[in-house]
Amino acid sequence: MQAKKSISENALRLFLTKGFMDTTVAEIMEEADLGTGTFYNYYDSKEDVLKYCLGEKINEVRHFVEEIQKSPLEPSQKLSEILLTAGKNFEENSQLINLFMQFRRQASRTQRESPHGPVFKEILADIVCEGQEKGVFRKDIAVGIIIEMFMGLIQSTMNSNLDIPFMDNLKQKLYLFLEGLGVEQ
Amino acid sequence: MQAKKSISENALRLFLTKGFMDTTVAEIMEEADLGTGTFYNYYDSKEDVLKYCLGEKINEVRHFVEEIQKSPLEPSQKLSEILLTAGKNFEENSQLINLFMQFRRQASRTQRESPHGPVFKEILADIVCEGQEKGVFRKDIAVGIIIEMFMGLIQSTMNSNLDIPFMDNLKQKLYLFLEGLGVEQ
Amino acid sequence: MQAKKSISENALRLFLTKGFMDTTVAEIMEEADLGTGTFYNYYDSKEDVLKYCLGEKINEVRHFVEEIQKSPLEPSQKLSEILLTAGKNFEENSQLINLFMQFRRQASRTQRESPHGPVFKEILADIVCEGQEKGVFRKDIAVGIIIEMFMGLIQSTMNSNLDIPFMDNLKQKLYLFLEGLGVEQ
Amino acid sequence: MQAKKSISENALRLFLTKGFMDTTVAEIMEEADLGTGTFYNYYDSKEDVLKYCLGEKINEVRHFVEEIQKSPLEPSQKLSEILLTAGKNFEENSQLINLFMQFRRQASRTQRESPHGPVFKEILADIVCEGQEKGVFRKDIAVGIIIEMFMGLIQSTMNSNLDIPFMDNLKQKLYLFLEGLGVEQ
DNA sequence: AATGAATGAGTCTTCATTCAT
DNA sequence: TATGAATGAAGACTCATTCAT
Repeated sequence: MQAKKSISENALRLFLTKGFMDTTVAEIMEEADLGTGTFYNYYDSKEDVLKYCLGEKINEVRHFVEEIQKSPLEPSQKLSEILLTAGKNFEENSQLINLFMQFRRQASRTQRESPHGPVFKEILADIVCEGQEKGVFRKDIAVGIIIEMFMGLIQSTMNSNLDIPFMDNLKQKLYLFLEGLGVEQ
Repeated sequence: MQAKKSISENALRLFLTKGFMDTTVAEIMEEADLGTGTFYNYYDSKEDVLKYCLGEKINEVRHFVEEIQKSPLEPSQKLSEILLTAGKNFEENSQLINLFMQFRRQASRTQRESPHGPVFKEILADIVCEGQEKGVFRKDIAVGIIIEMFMGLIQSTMNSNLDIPFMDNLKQKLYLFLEGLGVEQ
Repeated sequence: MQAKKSISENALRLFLTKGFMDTTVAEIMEEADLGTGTFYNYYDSKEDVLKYCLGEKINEVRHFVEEIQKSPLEPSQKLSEILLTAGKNFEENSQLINLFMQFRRQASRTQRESPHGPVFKEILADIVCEGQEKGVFRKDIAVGIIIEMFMGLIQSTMNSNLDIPFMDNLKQKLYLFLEGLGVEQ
Repeated sequence: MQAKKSISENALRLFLTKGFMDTTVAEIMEEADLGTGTFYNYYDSKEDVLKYCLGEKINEVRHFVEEIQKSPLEPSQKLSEILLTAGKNFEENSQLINLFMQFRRQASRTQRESPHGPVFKEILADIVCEGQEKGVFRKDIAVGIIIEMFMGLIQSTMNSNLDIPFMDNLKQKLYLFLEGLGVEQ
C-alpha cells in the first residue's frame, strides 16, 4: 500500500531527525499528507511503526550480508566489504543505529526477544568461523567477541567527533581490527 | 548542600533504571524524600540535573584517568588499567554510557558543545602519543581513531548479549585491540 | 433485505454483550461479514439501529401479549402467563431491558416520545381493568401503578444476585404480587 | 479537602444529568472552576470519581437505614419509613439509581465484587427476618426475594411515566406490597 | 448496492513547571 | 528554604461517518 509506505518513510525520517519520543503521530501524518487518524489504519501504535521501520532496514542489510557470504571472497575481504558497505549506508542515515539501540534498550525492559539481531549475527559468525577454519583468523578469541567488536567499529565511527571523513575513519579502524585478528606469521 | 546531592543521586539512579524520558521530577523527589517543588530550588530543569549528574560521573572517571597517566606504567598497561577499571565501574551502572549517548544526541540538536568529552579524551591522547613515541604503538593510525576504537570496546561489551562474563568479554577485546595496535616485531 | 436483518441482529447481540457505547459500527459489520460503509446504506446512525432492534423486540413481545389477551384465561392467569413467558425470553437475553432503559434515558434527553411503550402498556391495562371489573383485583390502586409494579418484577429479578434460579425467583415475586393484588374474601 | 469535594459533587451532578460516558473530565473541572489536570491530583480516573460518588451516597443511605433499624418501630413501619424516605431523597436525584445500575453492570464485566450492596441488604434482611419471627410477615417467601421486590418498588417508581406524583405512586406500591407480604388473619 | 480507506473532532491522561504559603 | 496543589499544553489513540470507486 502506498499510504503505509509513505507513513513508515516519513516516520523513520522524523525519528532519525528528532528522536522517537520527540516525534508525534500528528507530525508524521502531517508530513505524509494524511489525516492523523489514518495512521491507525496501518499501525497499532507509534512504537509499532518504529518496529516496522527497523525491521525493514534490518532486512535490507541482512539481504546484502547474505549475498556477501555466498561470494567467493576471502573472510577478511568479506568483513571489509560488509563493514564498508554498511558504513556507506549508515553514513546516509547515521542515526539509524542509535535509534535501533534506543529501541532495543526500551524493548529490553518489556520483551525478551530482539527479533532480528540473532539471524544477522549468525551470518557474521559463519564468516568468522570460516576464517578461523582456514587458519587466517586467530582462534584464541571467542567468535561472539569478535563479532561484537566488529560491529562496534561502525558504532564508534558513527559517534565520532573527529574531523576525519567517515569512511576514512572506518577504514582505519577496520585495518587495526584485522591486524589484531590476523594470525601471526 | 545535602539536598542537592540527594536529588542528583536519586535522579541518576532513576535515569539509569527507567530512562530519562520515563522518569518524572515528582518521582525523583519522592525517592529523595523531598517536596516536588524543592527540585527547582536546586536545578533549573529536568535536563539540568541530567547534565549535572553526567558531569559528576565524568569528573570521577577523569580524576582516575589522570592518576593512571601520572603513574610509571607502560602505555599499554595504562590503557589496560583504564579500560578494566572503567569497565568495572560501568559494570555496576552499565546504562550510564547509553544515557550519556542519549544526552549527547539530544544536546547536539540544541547546543554545540559537549562539555566534558574533550578533556577526557586529551588524557587518553597523551597516553597513546606516549606509546607511539616509545615505539610500542603503531604510528600509521591516527591517535583519535585509536581512542575512539578504545572507547568503543566498553560500549560494545556493555551491549553484549553473550553469556561470557562482562570482564572476561572486555579483557578479550582489549587483548585483540592491543594485538592490532602493537608494532610488529 | 437480508443484509439489514443481519446487521440488526449482530448489532443487538453486541449491544447486549458489550453495551451500546462499547460496541463500534466496524465491529458490528465485521460480525455481519459486511464492509463498514455498508452500515450506512441501511441505517442512519448507530443509534438508529438500536432504535430499530428494540422496536423489533417490542413487537415480538406485544404480539405475544395480544394473543394472551384474546385467550379465555382468567386475568391473574393472564398476568402469570405473560410474566413467566416474558421472563423465559428475558432470561435468554437478560440485558435487553437494561439496554432498553439505557436507551430510554438517552432518548428522554432528546426526544419526548417513547415510541413503543404506550401500546404495550395499554394491553396490560386492559387485562388489569378486566380483573378489576370482574371483582378479582382490588380497585383501590391505580391501574398504572399496578402495571409498573408488575413490570418491575422482571427487572428486579434480572438484576438479582441471589442463588435462586431465575424462574423460581420470578414465580415467588409473582405470587407475592398477586397476593397483594387479590381482593380479600 | 475542598477541591476534592467540589470535584466529586460537580462530577456526580453531571453524571446524573448527562450520563457517565457523555460527561468529560474537562467539563467536570470547568464546572468546579479548576484546571483540567487538577482532577488527577485527586482521582485516578474518571471511573474512580464515579466509584467515589456512589460510595458516598451509599454511605448516607446506609447510615439512615441503620438508624431506622435501631428504632422501636414495627417491621412493616420500618420498611415504610425506609422506602418513603429513600424515595424522598431519590426524588431529588432520581437518576442516581440508574447511574448505580449502569455502573454495576459495567463493573460486573470487570470485577466481581459490588462493594456496598451486601452490607446494605443485610440490614434490610434483618428487618424482614424480624417481621417473620414476629409472625407479621409471611414465611413462605425467601427473604432475599422480598428484599429484591422491595427495592424494585423505588426503581419502578423512578422510571414511571404516569402523571401520579412520585410519592403517591410510591405509597400505593408500598401498600400493595405490604398487603401481599402480610400474613392472612 | 458494497466497500473500506480516509478523516478529524473529541477524550483521557501525563507532567514539567509555577507560586502562594 | 520547603512545599505540594494547581495548571494547561501536549500527545496517543478512538471511532462515527463520509465518499470515491
